[in-house]
Amino acid sequence: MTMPARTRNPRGEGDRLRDEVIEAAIALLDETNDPGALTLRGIARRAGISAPSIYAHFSDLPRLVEAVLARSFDELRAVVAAAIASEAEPARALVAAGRAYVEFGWKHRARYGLMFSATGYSPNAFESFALVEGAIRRCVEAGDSESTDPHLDAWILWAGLHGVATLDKPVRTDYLRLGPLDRPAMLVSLVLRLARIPPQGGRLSTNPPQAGE
Amino acid sequence: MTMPARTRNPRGEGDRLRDEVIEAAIALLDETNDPGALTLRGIARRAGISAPSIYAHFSDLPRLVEAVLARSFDELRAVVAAAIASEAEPARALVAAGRAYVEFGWKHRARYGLMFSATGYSPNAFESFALVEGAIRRCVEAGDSESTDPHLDAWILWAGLHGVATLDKPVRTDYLRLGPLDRPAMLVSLVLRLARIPPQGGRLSTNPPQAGE
DNA sequence: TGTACATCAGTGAACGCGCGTTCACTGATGTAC
DNA sequence: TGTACATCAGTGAACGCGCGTTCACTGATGTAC
Repeated sequence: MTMPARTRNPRGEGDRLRDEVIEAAIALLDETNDPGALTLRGIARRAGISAPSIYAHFSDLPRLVEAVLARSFDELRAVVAAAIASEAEPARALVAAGRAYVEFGWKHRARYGLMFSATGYSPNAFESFALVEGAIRRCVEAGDSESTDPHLDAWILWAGLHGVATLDKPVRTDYLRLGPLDRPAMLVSLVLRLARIPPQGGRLSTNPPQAGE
Repeated sequence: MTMPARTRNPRGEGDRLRDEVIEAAIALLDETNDPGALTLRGIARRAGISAPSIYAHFSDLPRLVEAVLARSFDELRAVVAAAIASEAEPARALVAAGRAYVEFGWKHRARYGLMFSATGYSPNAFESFALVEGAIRRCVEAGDSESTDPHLDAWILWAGLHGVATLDKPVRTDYLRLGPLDRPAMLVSLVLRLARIPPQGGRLSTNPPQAGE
């Protein structure tokens, strides 16, 4: 590092660096898609600071990773919440939530993987699950879903979404008769079936999801 | 290592060590459940040999890991095939396949995670998927499933199974109203819904899955 | 039957590397008098 | 207004470690004559 020493933060705003470090770690993960790239020295390089500077803000690497995951769960909750808010009709909102969820996983592969492979979940890990559960409940209230146990069904659906979200790689096409796997269509079917929203309601199947893949 | 030099393999059977190395790697993964534990030196230690000995059988670490994953996919295919063979009735066979699949994931957490996080899948990675697809087809033929596209539905189900399989950790119970999450029941619901096997058929719901958790 | 030798399944020491972490420091900036 | 000083946001060098990989070797064993 022959860098000419970064322009440092003014007095009293040293905490800015804390955010910069977390953002550097996230950028590193999202760009390399390699969880192994998440090293203290690598994060410091990416943030343009020296490695020891990190210790002013995080007592050690695991704490830094913890902060990265907490922020990531926040981000996930935010995109799911925005998707739900974007649709007035309950069943459409649920599908949008599912789509937002799995798209987060596809887009931030290594980060999403890390979020769910850590030994302990962040305190805010289940906020997006709670949003999905709420979306199912509104479907039941609107008569769109036949679920008799929205909480259990939210768990089942969440597991399914988690599966689709981690199905991130383009699967070898030669195995498929389908041409490239139509993941968006697959996702809609999965959400409707697991949330027990019968197709006869029909409101959703007439509007196919936007193309993907 | 003050080990008194391992009793070595007789002439012409040096390839035995190749298997021992793969088995040591698998044991290491399954016992630590830490993908980071899968190092060349660690595997050598576990196998009771010196690190350079590995190079007689694998040109480098990635090749060794490749061999471990190929063998793991074989194992997965075997347990799924055995589960299917254990049930005569198609719908029961499909549920058994799903159960065998996710139990493999729960039991061999780090290994299963590695199998699906590697940059390229093993050539035999989709053999267990093909078994699931076959099981769905037999359900359709027997009139148990309403699926009109067993191939696509196999993908959807496979994604769901993958999600449940990676839902390996005991989730924080305080969030649940259910007591410990009833994963086996959850699994049965997921399989039946995604494979489009209506509960009215009734043959399955009368025999609850064996207890778990 | 005896013996020289090639083969083969390994070993031990060493290398350079990137890692997390520690330590003593530096130098700009706001504050007290 | 000037100046001494404490504060604070960082830095650079160094540590010990485990890693993947290389290299020259060793010593038991089967084979050729």
